[in-house]
Amino acid sequence: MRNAPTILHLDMDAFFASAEQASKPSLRGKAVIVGGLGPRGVVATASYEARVFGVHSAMPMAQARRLAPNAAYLVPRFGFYRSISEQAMALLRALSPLVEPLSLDEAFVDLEAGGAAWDEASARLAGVKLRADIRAVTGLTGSVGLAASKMLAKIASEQAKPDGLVVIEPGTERALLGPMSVRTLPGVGPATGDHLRRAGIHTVDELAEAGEDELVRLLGKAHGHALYAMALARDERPVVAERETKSVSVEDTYDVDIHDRVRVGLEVQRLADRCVRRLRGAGLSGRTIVLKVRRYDFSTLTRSETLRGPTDDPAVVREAAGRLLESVDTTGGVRLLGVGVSGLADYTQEDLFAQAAGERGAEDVGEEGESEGASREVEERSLERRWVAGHDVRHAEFGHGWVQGSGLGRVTVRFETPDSEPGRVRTFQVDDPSLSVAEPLPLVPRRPGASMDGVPA
DNA sequence: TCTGGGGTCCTGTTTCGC
DNA sequence: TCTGGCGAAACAGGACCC
Repeated sequence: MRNAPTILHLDMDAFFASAEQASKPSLRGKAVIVGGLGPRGVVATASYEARVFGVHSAMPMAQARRLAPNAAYLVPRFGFYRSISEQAMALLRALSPLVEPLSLDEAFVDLEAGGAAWDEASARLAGVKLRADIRAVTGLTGSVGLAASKMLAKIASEQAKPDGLVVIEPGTERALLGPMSVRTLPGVGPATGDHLRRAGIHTVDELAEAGEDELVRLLGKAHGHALYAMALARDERPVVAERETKSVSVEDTYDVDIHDRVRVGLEVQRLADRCVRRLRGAGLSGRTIVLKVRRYDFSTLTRSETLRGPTDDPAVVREAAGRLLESVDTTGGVRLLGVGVSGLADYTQEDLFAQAAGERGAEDVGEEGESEGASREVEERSLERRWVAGHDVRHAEFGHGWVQGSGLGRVTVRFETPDSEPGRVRTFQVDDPSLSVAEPLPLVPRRPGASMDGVPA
């Protein structure tokens, strides 16, 4: 382990919810909950105001609504969050080429590798400046952890939240970690936590006292060794910039369980098509097709089949997924279906069967994006569905706003922008011609002369 | 209370080819 | 020809992460 806290972990605070609050002045200071709005949705992010009510991520939406009935509920806008994320990641890459994104709102940076820091003082300085830059460029706050390893940098940023910076000084790691819950360590979730608790191990100190052999006996080889090292604050994992994709998958949870076997089959075909579209979009093909089925009782099973060579042919993937479905008992109903492809090759090379199947008809998927099934869906979709709650719109007379809700032939819009005062609400007919869908506005007004990628000069 | 969607990694077992 | 052993790959399931 290095002897200076030059590994940085950035964690944007309540990212999705903060982005929505920055975009919609009327939501600032209020409980905002972002997640799936259907009957089986879960919370993706709750604003700090919403956390006061006990709402947290991964909680079922139904429960969140009971706890915080007056919160604003929004569906995630990943495209919008991605654009903000890219601004933040660009700031990180200005510090070092060794940036490892973990998700849209989190990343590790090896400051030493970039020459951005070499000791505690310079690391702290870089962290302070980064937080200021992120605020200036994205309009949002992020928390920074600095330590001599990834694990500790991440624990530090967790302690820094919200809107803070924490440095763990080399030499103090074990004393800091010792009294903490085993659940603090990465890789210890509910199952491992229970397992350890039943063995009388609650804290990191107790984990270290248990000894390596005991942990291996308890948790298996890989997990046992890894956890013992973590308990001693030993973590030599390097920051890795580019990691290649190992699988591509899509899945849907249905609002109500599907019982009709024919319908199950059709859904699997649709998912196979969607999966292939994503696969092709990434310029990949794969050998192993995986079908995932979650039944009415939440029991989950997977079935997989490996082809002789990689494919990105929708007909081949559909066929394989269909075959796999035949080996699954779906009586009782299914709540989720998924199709995935793994064993990826970064070149697209059809195997012979793929070509044969492709020539046998199988109208192609992709290219113009949505094919027949989807366009029928568009026709059937009521006009109200065009106005998705939370999404931006533009009105010829009143300007930029966002959909607060729609129904009964009407749509309610709040007219405000990231740099306006909280705006007022107006209601229109859903087919009002002066109303159109709009792109989200940048959270920070673009200064003339600012560089393209948003990095301040 | 009733549990998303997209991934990664690990483990135990079975299958396959030599 | 049959059998055994072995390692790699395939397969299924589960934990974990954001």
